[in-house]
Amino acid sequence: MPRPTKHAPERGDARTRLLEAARDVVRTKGFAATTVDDLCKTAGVTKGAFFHHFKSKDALGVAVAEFWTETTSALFETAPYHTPTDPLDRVLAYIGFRRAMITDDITEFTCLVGTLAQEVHATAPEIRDAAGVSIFSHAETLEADIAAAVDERGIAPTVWNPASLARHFQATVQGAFILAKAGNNPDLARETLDHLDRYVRHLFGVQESNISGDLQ
Amino acid sequence: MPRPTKHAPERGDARTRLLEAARDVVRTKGFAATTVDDLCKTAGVTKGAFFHHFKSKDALGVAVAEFWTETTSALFETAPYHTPTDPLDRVLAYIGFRRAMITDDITEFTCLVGTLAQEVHATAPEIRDAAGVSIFSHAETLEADIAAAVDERGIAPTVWNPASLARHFQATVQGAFILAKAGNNPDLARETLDHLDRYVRHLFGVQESNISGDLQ
DNA sequence: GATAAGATACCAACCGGTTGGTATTAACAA
DNA sequence: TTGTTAATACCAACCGGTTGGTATCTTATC
Repeated sequence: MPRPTKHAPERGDARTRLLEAARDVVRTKGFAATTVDDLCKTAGVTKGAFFHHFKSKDALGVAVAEFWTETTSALFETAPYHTPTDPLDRVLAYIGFRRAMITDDITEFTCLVGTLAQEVHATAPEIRDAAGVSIFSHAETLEADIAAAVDERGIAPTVWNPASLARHFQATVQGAFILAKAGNNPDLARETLDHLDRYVRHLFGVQESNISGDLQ
Repeated sequence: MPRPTKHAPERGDARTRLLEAARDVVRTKGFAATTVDDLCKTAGVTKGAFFHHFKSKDALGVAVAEFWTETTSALFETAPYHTPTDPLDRVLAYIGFRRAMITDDITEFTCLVGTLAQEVHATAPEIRDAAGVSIFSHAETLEADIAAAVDERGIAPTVWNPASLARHFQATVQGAFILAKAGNNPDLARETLDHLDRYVRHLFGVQESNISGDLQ
């Protein structure tokens, strides 16, 4: 076990602490309104540490988007929605999982990279692209289950395809977050996920059901 | 006819010019990254004029959200999607209208108040609420057509209702914008509106169709 | 002792906002 | 018609605090 120093925040974790601070503060205030001093104060480090690990504020923006990609992909990989043997059940369980993640605290369940993409799409292409990778690589993890469900159910989608539907999932989730923020009410996010659930059941020709009982 | 002064920007329109500047610049850079000087330069007025018309930058934020509400409601009121006599056709034509508004320039077709709501939801409640009014009052204009379509088609929605579906429309549109920004590609927005079209046709039990031909 | 990690002190530019003033217009009285 | 008053609209210069970023130094680790 590494011998801790006398200082409360241990040496070597300043970068991670700054990324966690950025994740939380940016989701609350947005990227532009978040100052470097904000992040240093939240992380409990000084400016010298910040610019030692990130060459600029924009570089931190890219890094925190990549950090988000790593942490969320780990979260979704180990999430229980993968357990059903029926691929369509996994797809529906994904929606249930996203729905179950919605809590009372809006900043807690909303998406960092969605916020980033919207804010910097025209001014910081590197941050925007890092956010784009996060969203679209996550969408790709859904494609396999959707494609398997298409195969297993023997349906033949014409105008849509698994990749398109996976992206539509992400759009719906992002839109759900915006309505929750605009109305300051998480129920608005749940409501739109219920419509998504209904749409998917239609595409695969299964009965509607009250989804609030079988989350995950 | 009022005699124009010697100055190029005529007297009395500074407020409108500032609101138009805010609409354009905020959609590009976001609210926090937009400086008062930015707006003054774009509008061709001085800071004195700015603070004569708006008591603070936040007050401008509220005013530009209200300005957006006024201009967009005027746009949608006179839009051609109201012409079909069948209410469901009007609902589908609304989606087609939204789809037809998507151009190559992302900042041009995306939604100011969606951007505002996401950025300031936790830090500027007054701006957030003004953005919320804009989104939800627009959703309400859809409710009548959706309800009329429900009546006319004799369907009996149980878990969803016209108000909920109208909000889902807005969530889907907002989500479409975020994906277009994240992927820097307007096609991503069109794609998700096609899924919405398909969902609505399902809810009302009508055949799918290639919607790209009958926009508006 | 070399290198990475972090602290301290500092800076020039920029930010939202204020100040004190001027130009224009409308209302009204003489 | 002219003069007065008041209110609105706008301008140029300025202010103090904040911003992202840097230079320099100290400390820990291999």
